[in-house]
Parts: sequence; structure tokens; C-alpha cells
Amino acid sequence: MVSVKDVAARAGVSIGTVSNVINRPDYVRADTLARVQAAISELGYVPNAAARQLRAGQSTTIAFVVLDVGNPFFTDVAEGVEDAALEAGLTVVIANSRESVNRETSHLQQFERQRVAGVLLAQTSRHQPHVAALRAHGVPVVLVDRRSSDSSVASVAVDDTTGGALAARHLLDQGCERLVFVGGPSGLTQVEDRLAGATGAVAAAPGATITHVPTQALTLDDGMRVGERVREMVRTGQCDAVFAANDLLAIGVQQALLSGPDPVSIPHDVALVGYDDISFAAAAVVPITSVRQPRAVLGSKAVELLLRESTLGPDDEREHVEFQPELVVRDSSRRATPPRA
Amino acid sequence: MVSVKDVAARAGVSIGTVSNVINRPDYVRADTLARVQAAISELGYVPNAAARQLRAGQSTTIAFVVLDVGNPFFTDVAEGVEDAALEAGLTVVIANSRESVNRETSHLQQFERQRVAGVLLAQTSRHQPHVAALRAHGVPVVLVDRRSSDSSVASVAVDDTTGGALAARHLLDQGCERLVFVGGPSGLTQVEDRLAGATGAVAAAPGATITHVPTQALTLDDGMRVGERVREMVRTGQCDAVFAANDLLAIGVQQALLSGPDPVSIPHDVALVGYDDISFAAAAVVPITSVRQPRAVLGSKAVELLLRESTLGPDDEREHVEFQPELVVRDSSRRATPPRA
DNA sequence: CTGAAAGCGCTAACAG
DNA sequence: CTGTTAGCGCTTTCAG
Repeated sequence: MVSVKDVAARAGVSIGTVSNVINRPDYVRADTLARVQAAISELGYVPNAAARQLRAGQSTTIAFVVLDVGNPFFTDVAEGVEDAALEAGLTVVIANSRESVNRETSHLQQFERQRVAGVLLAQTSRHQPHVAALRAHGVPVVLVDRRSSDSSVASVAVDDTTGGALAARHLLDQGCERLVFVGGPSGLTQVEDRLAGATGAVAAAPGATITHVPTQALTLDDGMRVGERVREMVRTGQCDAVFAANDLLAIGVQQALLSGPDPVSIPHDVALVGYDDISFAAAAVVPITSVRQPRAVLGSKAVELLLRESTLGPDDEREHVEFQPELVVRDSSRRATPPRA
Repeated sequence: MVSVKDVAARAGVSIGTVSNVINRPDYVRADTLARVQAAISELGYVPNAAARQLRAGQSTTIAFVVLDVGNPFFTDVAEGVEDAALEAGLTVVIANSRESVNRETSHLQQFERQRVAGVLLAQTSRHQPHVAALRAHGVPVVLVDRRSSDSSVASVAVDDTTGGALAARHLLDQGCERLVFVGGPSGLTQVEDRLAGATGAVAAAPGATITHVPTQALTLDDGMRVGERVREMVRTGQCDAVFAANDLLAIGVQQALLSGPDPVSIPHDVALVGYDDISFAAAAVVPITSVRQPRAVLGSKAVELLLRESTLGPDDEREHVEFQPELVVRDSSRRATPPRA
């Protein structure tokens, strides 16, 4: 393995000078610089990040731990993260916890050992002891897509309660009265908040009800699975509107609703609203009404807060940025003649 | 920062023993072990990966560099990668090159400096000098989704030429004669191969033609953009079938085709075939015929080859695993009465 | 079974 | 401007 030592020997300088060439080129005279750089490329020298980090105590990569890379919502947030990180000269790696606390924990442990420059975390459950550990090791953490209960850790989020209320209210406005909320697992704050918001809106509408049909995860497959059941509910008059905790689920539910021996019609028999407004929502068989979150902005804001962390003391208050969601109405919930209107 | 030294002091042993507790617990007497472990948890000690790697020379994370995390195809491959890596006790991080050679290069450089345990690479362009550099530093590399031209680097791929031929032949069988291939950038081997396969099939069909409508990237947005143009071509009789280089593009094209002042009908006016068979393809307005690749298997096989690398000498031949694609026919290309049948 | 000591590759004083 | 040097935290012989 070629190291500074080899480069130094080749260029006829000391290792200190090689280090200077790499880290503070302006400290070095032009011709020495050139000679060393030549040696570096001739030898194919590549600095060892582990050694540098050990000595300098700092890394230049930040990690983004997501609930599900397969969910376009997160990849959109990731783009915002990447753009902002690039500007700050940071590399970002993505780790996928797949909605499993264990996987999340093991990723966090790994990043803790690596002492990365920062961790952006879309948490599975409210209680994750490792974020404290991370911070104790000087690794800044910012929570993404969740307002942190703990004021000592920064967060960027979208107001999911309002989002849920927005969706439910819209459905009620369309004349629906038997809402079904599809989503899970119940540990996920996003799911809980959206349901809470919807429940609140329904409570304010006399005669309306909302039933929770739980799922194991927020995926297309889960949506299809549970959609069968929802179709039955629609047929038996127990349901005239579905609010899905995210678009993946909504798309899956829609597929199940529209297929099989006796499909139901959307929005006529049942109205459908999703959440996230991923690009596929608009491209579905029946374009899906959805609650939009500012995804890229969420990501870049998270990086901004992360960078700001280094200027903060451990006991300083952290910022909790909260964005407002926006309802995007499409055919899946547009009823010809809203009875209530 | 708490280090082995602190743990050793706390437990009343030497640092060597602490190291043994962590790495070879069976070398240590039971009571010493317990004492040290107690000290570790009381102090909240977390080993420093940089130091360990510097000394031991090995990391335990592998990196998967993808063209586009936003593309469900890659996230599905990633799941296969994660599952296989988990079994081998490896952590995987994902890096997104977003179809940019620069970003790809900078990620590879980063991983080279970090001396990760391995790199799985879905390459943007054929020529990537950094894979040689990586390997020179003892970092095994396997190419994903591309047959490597260089027999010295392992690869797992799906036969894209056959896939392209499959798609085109199917379209011709449906009676289409004016094919349009939508895809780009032209540097991408996947795109080139799929086009080549399609072109070959068209050449064998007297009277049929194929036109290449290039795109900048393989995204939904690009599909929508270029779809406007394709719609015109359909209207003017220059096109009766579209073969998109991937499903994202196909979905975008479909949206453009079906919207606007005078939409065209699918498959009546124009048949549509995509590539990858991502789950959204089946959920589109008109379910999209697609060429399916064994995604998860691709990922797990790649990890398998990566693990095998360590047993190979630098000059040994590498394996090139190639899977066969499969056509999944859906409504978007199913014509009521295929004139040629 | 445990301790002492060397050194992985690099950076950051510091002295010249 | 350049060279020397002392570790960063850890693993790993090698003695005891």
C-alpha cells in the first residue's frame, strides 16, 4: 500500500510536506508542490481516510438513515439532502432501515463507530436510545420527517396532524361519511399523527365515522393486501372513503379496489386520498388526491440544521422546523355532485 | 472521548485485555470478561472504527453505488444486496450518482479513501478508471446490471440485448410497424443494448422501422417531456408503438400520451412497452407491458461474487453472471386484433 | 490468561 | 517554506 512515506521518498521531501501539499497547498512552494503532486499521481497514492479521521478526528460523510428507500418520498428528500451536502463539501450515504428498529439500530451503531460527520434520521419509533449515544460521541443528529419530542435534538418535519385533518376534511366535504384509514405499523409517528388529524376532523362532523385498518408497513404490497378487505367494506356499505397513510399504500389499495371479480369504482363508490404526493400518484389508473409535503426542501433544510449543529453547545435549544402540507386534489376523490355541498 | 484506555482503567485491566474482550472473548477468563463488559456499558464505550480499520486494515461496510435511487429498479436490487450482506455480517450503504459521471467518480474516490470492504457499482459509462484504482487498493468491485467488458472485474447483469429484442418482437407481433425507442443518455450501456436488441428485431421484420427519440435521463419527468413529442408522432402516423428504455420513462410517456387537448389511446393508437417491471408499471393508468429483470437476485448474486473476490488472485478470471429477462404482457400493448396474427 | 509495547497512516504543532 | 516529532485509538505479537 502506498503511503505518504512513499510519496515523500519519491519526491525527495518529508512526509510533513506531503501532508501540506494535500491539506494546505498554499504553504508549499510551487515547484515542491508540483514535484509532490507528480509523485502522488505516479504512485497512484490515495490518502487513507481512516488514518486521517483518526488523527484529525473528523469525517466528511454524512449518513441519511431512511425508513424505506423503495419509497419515492424518501428518495426525493434524499435529493434535497444531496444537493445541500454537495454545496457543503460533504458526501452522503444512504442507509435503509426498512421500517425495522433492529436494522435502524445497527446502522446507527455502525455510524457511531465510524464517527461520521452527521446523521440525518427518519426514525422508525419514537424511542431510539442511539441518538443520544451518537450525540455523546460528537456526532450531530437531526431528525427528518418527525418533530422531535426532545428539544435537544433538531428536527425538520411536516405537520402530519394537519395533513391528516386536511385529507379527512376534504373527504367529508365530498359527502363521504364512512371513512377508513389504512396505515401502519402503529409505532410510526407519521401514521399516528395522520390518523389523529383525520380522527379529529371526523369527530367534528356529526354522523361521520372513521375506522382504522392496520397494515404492517407502508408499501404497495401491503396496500394491495389490505385493499381486498377494504373492497368488501365498500361493497357492504361500511366504507365510502379511504385515506391511506401514504401514496404507496394508496396505489396498492387502488389496484385491489379496481381488480377482482367485482371491482368498485373510484371515486363513485369510494373516494381515495393518499399522502406524500409522489410522482406516481398522479400517474395511477385513477389519479390520486394526495397531501403534498415539500420533500426536497425537507432534505436541504435538514442539512442546514446539521451544519448549524457544530456551532451549538450540547445544552443549547435546537430548532424544530415544521412545514405545512398541502392538499392536491385529483380524480380519485372528486365526486360529481358532493351531497354536502 | 472514552477509549479502551478508560475502559481498562475502570475495569482494572490492561488495554490489551479490553481489546480481547471485544474481539476474542474466549481468550478471557469469565470474571474478567464480565468486569470489562460492565465497564464498557457503564462508560458507554463505542469502539472507533477508524482506529480499528487503520490497525486491522479492514472495514465491514460495502457500498452500493447506483445510477438513481429514485428508480425503484435499483431499490429492489438494493434489497437483494442488503439481505445477502446481512447474512455475511456486512453493512451496506447506498450512494446515488444520479446518472452523473462526476458524482459517481467522487463517490468511488470517497470509498477508495475509506477502503470499504467492497463496492457494488451500477456504472454510468463504460469507462470508469476508478474501478481499477479501487481494486489496486484491495477493494473488490463487482459491476451490477452491466456485463463488464474487462474480464478482470466480476459482474452480474441481465441480457439487455435480448430484452430489447423481446420487447420489439412483441410489438411487431401486435402488428406495429413504426416503433419509437425512447431513452438516453446514449452513454448508458443499458440504453444502448436495449436499443441494439430492438433494432436487430426490427431489421428482421420487413417494412418495420425504429426511430430513436433520445432523453437526458431515465426518469418520469423526462418521459413526460419527450412524450409530448411522441404524441405528435402518433398523431401524424409516424409512430404506432413506443418502447421505453425503462418503466419510469414509460410511465411518463404514458401520462403525456393520455393528457393534453387531444390524447391518443393506448394501446389502440399506440402500443407501449417499458423495461424493468417495477411495481408501478402494473399500477399505471393503462397497465404497462414490461421486460422483467430478476432484481433481488441480481443484488444477492452481486454480493455473492463480491465475497468470493477475496479468495481470488488479482489475475484470476472473474465470473460474469448473466440472467435472462422475461416479457410481462399487460394492456398497454395488447391489441384487440393483431393484424399480423 | 493478562500486560507491555510497537506501529497502522496521517496531521499539526513546532523548530529550523 | 520544510523537516521532525508526537500521538489519534486500536490490534497484535510477545513475554510473563
